[in-house]
Order: sequence, then C-alpha cells, then structure tokens
Amino acid sequence: MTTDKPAPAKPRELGIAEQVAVYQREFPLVDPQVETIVQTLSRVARRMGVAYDRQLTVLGITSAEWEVLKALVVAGSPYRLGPGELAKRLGLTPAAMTHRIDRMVAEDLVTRERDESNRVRVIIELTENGRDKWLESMRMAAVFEEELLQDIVGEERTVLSALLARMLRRIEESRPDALGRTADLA
Amino acid sequence: MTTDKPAPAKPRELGIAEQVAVYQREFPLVDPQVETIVQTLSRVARRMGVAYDRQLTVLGITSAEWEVLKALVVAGSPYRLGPGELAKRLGLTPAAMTHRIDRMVAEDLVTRERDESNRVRVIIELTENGRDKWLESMRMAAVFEEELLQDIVGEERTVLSALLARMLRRIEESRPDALGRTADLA
DNA sequence: TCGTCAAACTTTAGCTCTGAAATCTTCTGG
DNA sequence: CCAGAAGATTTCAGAGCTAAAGTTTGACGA
Repeated sequence: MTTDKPAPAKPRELGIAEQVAVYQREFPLVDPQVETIVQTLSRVARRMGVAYDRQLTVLGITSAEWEVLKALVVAGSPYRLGPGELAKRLGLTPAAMTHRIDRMVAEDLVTRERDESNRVRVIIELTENGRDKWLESMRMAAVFEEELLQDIVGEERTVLSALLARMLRRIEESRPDALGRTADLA
Repeated sequence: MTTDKPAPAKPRELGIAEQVAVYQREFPLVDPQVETIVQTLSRVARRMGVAYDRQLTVLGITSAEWEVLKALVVAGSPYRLGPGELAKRLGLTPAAMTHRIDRMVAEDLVTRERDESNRVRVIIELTENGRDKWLESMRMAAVFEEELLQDIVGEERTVLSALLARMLRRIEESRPDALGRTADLA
C-alpha cells in the first residue's frame, strides 16, 4: 500500500506493450515475455494501492494508520498491543510509532493507557471507531477485489492463485542475498 | 518501486494462508480465494520492490533517481528532456524536480544546461555514467526476474501473462471513480 | 533498604522529500 | 519598447522518519 495522498499531477504512463518495446530498444537483452509479466504484475499492484488509498481517504484515515489498525485486528480480541510490539510488527522505530499513535489517539482510532500491572508498559487498544473503520475498509476492499477479478472465472482463479504462489515461494525460499545476485556485476 | 532505504527493523509477517485465515476470523464475508490471490500478488510486488531497491543501493542510487534515469532513457537518444517535462512524466511539481536534479547533477547522473536557442528552457541530459547505471540496473533486474519466474515454464508463462493482463484491463477500463465504489458505504 | 541497572516509552534535534507560492529570467507580440 | 507569458528556481513550511538523549518504572544484589 502506497503512502502518499496528494497528487500534484498524474504521471504519464505508456501501455505495457509500449513500455516493453522501449526496454527492448534500449536494452536488447530483455526477455519480452518475462518483462511483460513483471510489468503487468507491478502495475496491477500499483493500481490496487491507489484504489485502496482512495478508499481510505473516504474513511478519513491514512494508509499508515490503517497498518496500525490492521496489526491490532490481526492480534485479535481484545485488540491490544504495546507500542514496542507494534513498532516491531510494522518495521518502524519506537519513536516513529509514538508519533503515529499520537495522531491516532487524537482521531479516536486507538486509546493509550499505562499497564497498571507493570507501569513501564503502555497498552494501545483499538477503539470501537477504529474497529469500525477497519471493518469498513475491508468491506470496500472486498467489493473492489471482486470487481478486479471479475473476468477471471472458475478454474482460472485456481490457476492464477497457484502461479502467483509459486512466484512468491521462489522469492521467499531464496536467502535474501541470493536472489538477484548478479555474477556479471560491473 | 518503493522509496525508502533504511530498514530500522524487518517487520514480522504472517504467511498468506495465515493472513487470509485471520481476515476470515475477523471479517467473515471475505472470499478466501479472492483474498489469497490479492494478497499473494501484493506480496510478490512488494518483495520485488525490496529487491529492486537493494540492487539500486548497490549501484549507489535511489529509486527516485532511477525514475529520472528511466524517463530520460525512455525518451530515447539523445536522452534529453526539460525539467518541466520530466516533472509531468513523473507526477511531481517543478519544484521537487529542481531539487532532485540538483542531487543528480552532483552525482554525475545528468547534466543541466540552458538551451541556447531558447534561454528560458533548461536541458537535462543523461551522462555516460547515468546511462551506465541504468543499463546495469536493467541487467540486475533481468537476472532477478528470470529467477523469479524460474518455476513458471513454457505455456504457463503465457497463461500467467494473459490472466494478469485481464486484471489490468479491468482496472484501466473502469472510470477511476467507478472501481471499488461501495453501494453499502456507511 | 538502597543503589544501580535495564527495559520501555517519549522527547528532541535533525534529515530528506515534497508542495505552494513568490521570484527571477527570458522570450514574444502588439 | 513594454506588458505579459512561459519556464525554472528559490524560499518557506509541513509531513514523516531516525538516532540519540531523556524519563519513568521495575528488578535485583549487597
């Protein structure tokens, strides 16, 4: 999910086929089929991000805030986590988490209170409003996603799912430094 | 392509199946198959972005800079564009473009000179170094992408390509406001 | 009972990237 | 020759983030 909201001007973009043709022109080694798949997948993901952001804007929250809501929902009832734990799960520093929580408390998305059993700790808890926002975001996303897959029907969905899963497995099973290591690096 | 470089801590993440199971638990209306496809696609795209960023780091450039290099390469030889035109193509304000170009000139990725035939205009031109960096980024990306698709062979690539293209078409052909419009919005 | 240390969060300072608006330079048309 | 438009840059301000210092609270050995 992308993070920016203000769009100063919409960027011009080539179609996939044109884009791949340009890459071939400037870098003849590319495999057109591979490049087409990769470009299409990236672009679909980007468009999805834009759509989600627009939906969140309707709800009056940012994608950064949505990530926190999601982490709390995923944690399950009673939807509580400490700032440090949230920071770990979101890949942020504790400082950034503090600021993000500040905003979210002000917007009544979460509450912040000290843990009375161990007063060093702080408990961040989802509010009713915060949970409602998350549920509504899921409702909107479900509508969007069903429309996105409208032309992919029946068995095709199984096929698509399996192919994507294989791509993901290929990335995840490689050690991070192994993937994309170029033997012919300048 | 994501924009951040410094990773303060790697976020914890559930597997796709677990993630979908959690969503089902908290929001029973989700279609597990749709959600699996969407989550997998998003995650593959995210991993790709991380991989590209790592490669660019090796080259010593940021993804913001890479976008400028790409725009110039796409424009074709002699790889020249004005700041205003670049800003339009990247979806930035001219001010942001000026700053970005400042950095890139300092790093010998592009040159900035006034157009002698119309001295209001400025010409940004790719340097040899800038072009080399872009070519090298393509070389690394090609290796990575081929590995990414290693388990998808022969006819499967055609199928995957077609399915993704259908998804993209579904997004692009909808008017922006139509996609994901929720009739049951609170 | 203390004193010291560690843990968890917050605060502060500084950085990068961006947009809006003002400014500067140069060209063009009457 | 001047008014105004076009194009780029400068200035100012805001959002987010990190690193490092600071604060509060709990744990533990002497």
